[in-house]
Amino acid sequence: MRGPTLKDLAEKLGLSITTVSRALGGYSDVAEATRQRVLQAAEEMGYVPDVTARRLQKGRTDTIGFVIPTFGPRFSDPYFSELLAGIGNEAARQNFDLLVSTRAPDTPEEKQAYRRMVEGRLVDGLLVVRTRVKDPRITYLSNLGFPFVSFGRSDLAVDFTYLDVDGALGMEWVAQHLIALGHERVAYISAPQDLMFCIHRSKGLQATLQRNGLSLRSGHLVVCDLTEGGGFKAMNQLLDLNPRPSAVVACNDLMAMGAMSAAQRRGLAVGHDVAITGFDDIPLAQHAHPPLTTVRQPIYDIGRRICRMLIRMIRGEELPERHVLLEPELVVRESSGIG
Amino acid sequence: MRGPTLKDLAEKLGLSITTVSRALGGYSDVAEATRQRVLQAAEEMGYVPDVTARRLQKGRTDTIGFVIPTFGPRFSDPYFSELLAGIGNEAARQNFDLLVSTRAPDTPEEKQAYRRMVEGRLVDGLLVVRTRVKDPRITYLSNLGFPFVSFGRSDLAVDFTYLDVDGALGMEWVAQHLIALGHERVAYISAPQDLMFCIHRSKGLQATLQRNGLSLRSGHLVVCDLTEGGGFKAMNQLLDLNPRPSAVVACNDLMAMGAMSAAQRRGLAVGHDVAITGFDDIPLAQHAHPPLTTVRQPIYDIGRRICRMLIRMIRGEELPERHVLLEPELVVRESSGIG
DNA sequence: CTGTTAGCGCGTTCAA
DNA sequence: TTGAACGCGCTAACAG
Repeated sequence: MRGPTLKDLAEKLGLSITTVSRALGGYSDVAEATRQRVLQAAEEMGYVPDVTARRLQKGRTDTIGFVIPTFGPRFSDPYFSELLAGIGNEAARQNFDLLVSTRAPDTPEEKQAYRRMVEGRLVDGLLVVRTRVKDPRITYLSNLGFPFVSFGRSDLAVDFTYLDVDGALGMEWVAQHLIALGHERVAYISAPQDLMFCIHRSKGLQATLQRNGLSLRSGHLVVCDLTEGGGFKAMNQLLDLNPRPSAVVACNDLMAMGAMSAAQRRGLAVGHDVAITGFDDIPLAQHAHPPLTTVRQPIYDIGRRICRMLIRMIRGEELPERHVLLEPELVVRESSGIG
Repeated sequence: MRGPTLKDLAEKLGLSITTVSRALGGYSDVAEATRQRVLQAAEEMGYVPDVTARRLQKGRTDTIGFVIPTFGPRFSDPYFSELLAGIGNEAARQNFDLLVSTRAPDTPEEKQAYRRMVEGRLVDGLLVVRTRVKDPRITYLSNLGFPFVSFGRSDLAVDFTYLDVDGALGMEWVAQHLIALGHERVAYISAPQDLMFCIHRSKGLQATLQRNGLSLRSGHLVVCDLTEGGGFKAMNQLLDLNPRPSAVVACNDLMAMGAMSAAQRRGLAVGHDVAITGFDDIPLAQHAHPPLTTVRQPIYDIGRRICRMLIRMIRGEELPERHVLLEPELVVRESSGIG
C-alpha cells in the first residue's frame, strides 16, 4: 500500500540512492541518459517523495498554521469560510500546506494548539486573526521571534506585521450616513469589548456621533456575541426602550441580520420604522430583506494577502509594507432607509 | 530560536539520548530518580518533541486531510465553517492534526491535492465531502485502499465507509408539507446534477410529487450553483413564468434565501403569495424574514462523527457501522405559509 | 536500569 | 558523472 522510496528506485535501476535523488532534483551533475531512465522509472512506479522525510532533512515544513477561533459548538460564520478560501488558495499557489486548528479563544486548548504548532515545529509561520486586547498570542509569538502575520492590530507595544481594515473609518461613514438621514437616537450592538476590531469600530462610531453633538444614550449600547441569535436578543432589548432607537448599528452583518429579524417580528419595517446597518458585507447582506447597508471588507483578498505576506516573511524576503491598513467601503442599501 | 532536542537534554544531563527519550515517554524501565531529573530538565529547557522526526520514525502522521471543494473566489458558506468546526474539534480531542486544502472540484488541482496528501504520506486518512457522480476521488482512494470516510454516498459499485443524510426523505417531507398546504404548482431550484446529494433530494421531491398526482412542469426545474446569487437568478426565472409556481423548493438554504430576496423584490409576500423552502437549516434560516421552512441536518455533529469514524478506521478498530444514514428533520417555519 | 546500534526517507557533503 | 557516508530528531531492538 505504501509507495516506493528512493531506495526502491535505486535498487531497480542499479543506481545509488544519491544519484536517483539528484536526477529527480534536477541537478546538473547527472548524465542526461541516466536522468531519463530515472524519470521514467519514477513515473512508472508512481514515485512521490515522502514529505515528512524531506521536512526533517530540510529543517522546514513549508506549512503555515491557522488556528481558527471558534465560539460555541454551532460555529457558522460565512465570513470565516471565505477567509479560509483566500488563505487556502494562496497557500496552494505558493506550494505551502495549511494546517488548521479550531479552538475557543483564550482557552488553555488554544494556547496549546499554538505551542504545538510552534514548538513542535509543525509549521514555519502562523496566521493570527481576531486580535484581542493584550493578545497573549502576539506576546508569545513576538517573544519567540516566530514568523507570523496578523489580521488585526494590537494594543501591545510590540512591533509586528499586520494587515487590518480601518474599522473606525468604516464606522465613521456609517455614522455620517445615519446622521445625514436625520437620525438622533442611534443605538449600537457591539461585540465583546476585548476584540480589537470591535474597539476600533466602537471608537469610530462614538467619536463621529460626538463630533455631531450626539452620543449613545444609556441602554443604547448592547454587547453580544457576533451571532444572529445575539443580534436578535440585543435588538429585542433595544426595542423595549422608550423611546426606542431610530437607528441601530451592528458590529457585524450576522448580528445585523438577527436584529432585522427581531424588528420585523415586531411588525417594524426595517429601513422605514428603524434603520439597521451591519459590517463585513457578507454575500447574504445584499440578499437580505431589505438588503443590508453595511461596510465592505474584501475578506477573500485579505485572506490571500496575509497569506502572501507570511510566506514572504518565511522566505526571508523583505516586505514592502509591514503594516497595512485598508480602507473599507460603505455600501448603502435599503435597510438604512429608503431615499 | 529553535528549541532543544533530546540530544541537548542528554548532554546537559550526562545521559544517553535513549534514556531521556524513555523517561519522557513514560516507560517503566527507567529509575524514578532519573525520570525526575529528566522531566525537570525538560520542563526548564522547554523541551517539546519534534513532530516531524517522530512522524518519520513512527511511520504515521496522526493527521487527517480535508480538501474543501470551493466554488469560485467568493466561497462563503456558513455550512462549511460549521462542518469544519465539528471536524476540527473532534480531531483535536483525539490528538490528531488537520491538514486543509481548498480546491475547486473536479480540477487537476484538486486531484493533485489528494495525491500529495496520500502519496506524499502527509496524512493517515482523508475526509471526502460533497460526493459526485462517478466520483474520481472515491475511485482513487478505494483503489489504493487508503483510509477515508465520506460525507455522502456514491453511485460507484465500490464499498466504502460513509455517513449521509437521507436527502430523499427530507425532500419527501417537504413535498408532503407543501401538498398538504394545497400547492399544485411546485417548482424546484436544484444544484448541479452531478452532486450526489442533489440527485437524492431531487428524486425524493419528484417521486413524492408523482405519488400525489403532481409533477414539475416544464420550466419549473432550474439548476444553479448553491449560492444566494444563484437562487436569486433562478427565482426570477421562475417568477417570469405564467402561471408562476405557488411553491418553490430550493436545494439548500443559501439558494432559498436568494429566492426569497427575488420574490420580495417583486413585491411578493413570501409565505403568502409564494411558499419557499430550503435545506440544511443554517442558523440564518430561523432569522430570515420570514423564517425559513427547511430540513435540518446536524452539520456540526456530522463533522464530529465522520472525523471519529475516520480516526477509528486509521487506528484499525472495527467500526460499528460502516454505512450511516441519518434521518433529517423537517422544520416548518413561516416561509412556507402561515397557518 | 542504562547505553549502543540501527533505521525511518531524504538531501548534502566529500571522495572517487 | 557517480557512490559512500553522514545527519535531520526520534524511537525500538538488543546488549550489558
